[in-house]
Amino acid sequence: MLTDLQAIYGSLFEATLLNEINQVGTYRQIKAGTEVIRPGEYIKSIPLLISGAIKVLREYDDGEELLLYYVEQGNTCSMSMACCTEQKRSTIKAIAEVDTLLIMIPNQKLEEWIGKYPGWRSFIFANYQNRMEEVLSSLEKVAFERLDERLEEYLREKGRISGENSIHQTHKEIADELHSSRVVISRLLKKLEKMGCIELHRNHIEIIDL
Amino acid sequence: MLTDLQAIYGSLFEATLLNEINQVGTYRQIKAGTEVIRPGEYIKSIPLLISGAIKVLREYDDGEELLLYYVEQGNTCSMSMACCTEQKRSTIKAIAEVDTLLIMIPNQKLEEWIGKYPGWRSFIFANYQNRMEEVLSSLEKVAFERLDERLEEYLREKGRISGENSIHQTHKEIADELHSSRVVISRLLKKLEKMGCIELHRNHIEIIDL
DNA sequence: AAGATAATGTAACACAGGTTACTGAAGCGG
DNA sequence: CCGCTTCAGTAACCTGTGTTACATTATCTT
Repeated sequence: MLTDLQAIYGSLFEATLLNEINQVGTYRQIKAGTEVIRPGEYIKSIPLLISGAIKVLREYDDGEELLLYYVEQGNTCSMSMACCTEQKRSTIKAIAEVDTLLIMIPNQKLEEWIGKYPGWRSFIFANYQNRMEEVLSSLEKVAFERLDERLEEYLREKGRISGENSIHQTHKEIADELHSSRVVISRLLKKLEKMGCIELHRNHIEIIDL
Repeated sequence: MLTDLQAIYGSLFEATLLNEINQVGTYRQIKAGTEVIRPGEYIKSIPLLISGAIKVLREYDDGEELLLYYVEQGNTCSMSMACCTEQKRSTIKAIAEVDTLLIMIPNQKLEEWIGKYPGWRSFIFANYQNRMEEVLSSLEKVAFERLDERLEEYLREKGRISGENSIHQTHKEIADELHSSRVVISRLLKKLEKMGCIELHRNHIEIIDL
């Protein structure tokens, strides 16, 4: 475990910090599809990703949702951090997109290390910055791009993160994450299929040339 | 000046920090409409707002723009912070919405104080969190709300920030910030006027009952 | 294998909002 | 005062996307 940690965070963190993480952190192996954070929960620790990916989305009263960003290897979830430091309830939902290995760092260490380790400090800040950029980029996509473009990007991103050319999602699930409706997504997917970019099957989509 | 500082930041910051701020910070008085940050610039200091308000928006190659959030009294601009700590070029434009008084804090102090003053640390984190929430809220508005609702909120917000019931903007300017077109905004404003919510004049809009 | 259920395909329609084009009105400079 | 520029009003039209409704197909149950 420590070797994994070193491989990914070795260049960012001080050696003593790596040791501390290894001691106080809790390793967790998470199966694809598992909910990691539910909206309304208090968060008492933040995750450092070793491998895999976690998708972060917002959910609304009416069952609507919207995909915000993915947290991948070498990153942590800024929304969790924010909730941690502010002692607030989570406003987001986090789900493992693929099988994921991570280390949970308890709340008080997060704060303690900021004063203690410059490497940790930079990491935390850089992460905030990255998340902000990603949310801004989501904002731009929703504001400027048409649904067919967003759908294409969505498919590419899913493919990249899962590391395969096959996307195991129903049209309804895609529609929800893009905040659209099933019929519309089916329509656009069909168009992509006719253009030879993808192949449609029940419960999965093959990426041919996107 | 120190009294202003104390009034606004006294409850957040340590007394010694307040003194340091007063010594190393540069006070700047900014006229409404002045550009504070231009996209592409390097940022070497962050602003602490004493009074007034600064609007932060993104600009794109094609001249398009999108309003992100306002920074008001007792806050700082997270995008600046992010740019500071990462030594990156600014990706945003910041314009004084009204006459504004602020203190610029140089880059290296920002970092130094994070290790030194817990009050500063909390402030910086809380600010990040707030900005993130605001960008998320913008995202939700763009994704879920119709333009007429967004326009109403825009007018209310402008009124609140300027402290008057009169908004001195052309329909074109409003359209740009909401990322829409002049004709559409004129149409919707007319609708609001007919409903008795506002009064339209050349170059300004009176809020009657919003 | 029959029936149930969930996923997908497709057509017809509704509507918000963007576009184009033209008009008139307000304000400014000479 | 005249002409120019900017701002605002309005109509006609187009397109992307959401909605409703129904048909079809794949998969699972029993």
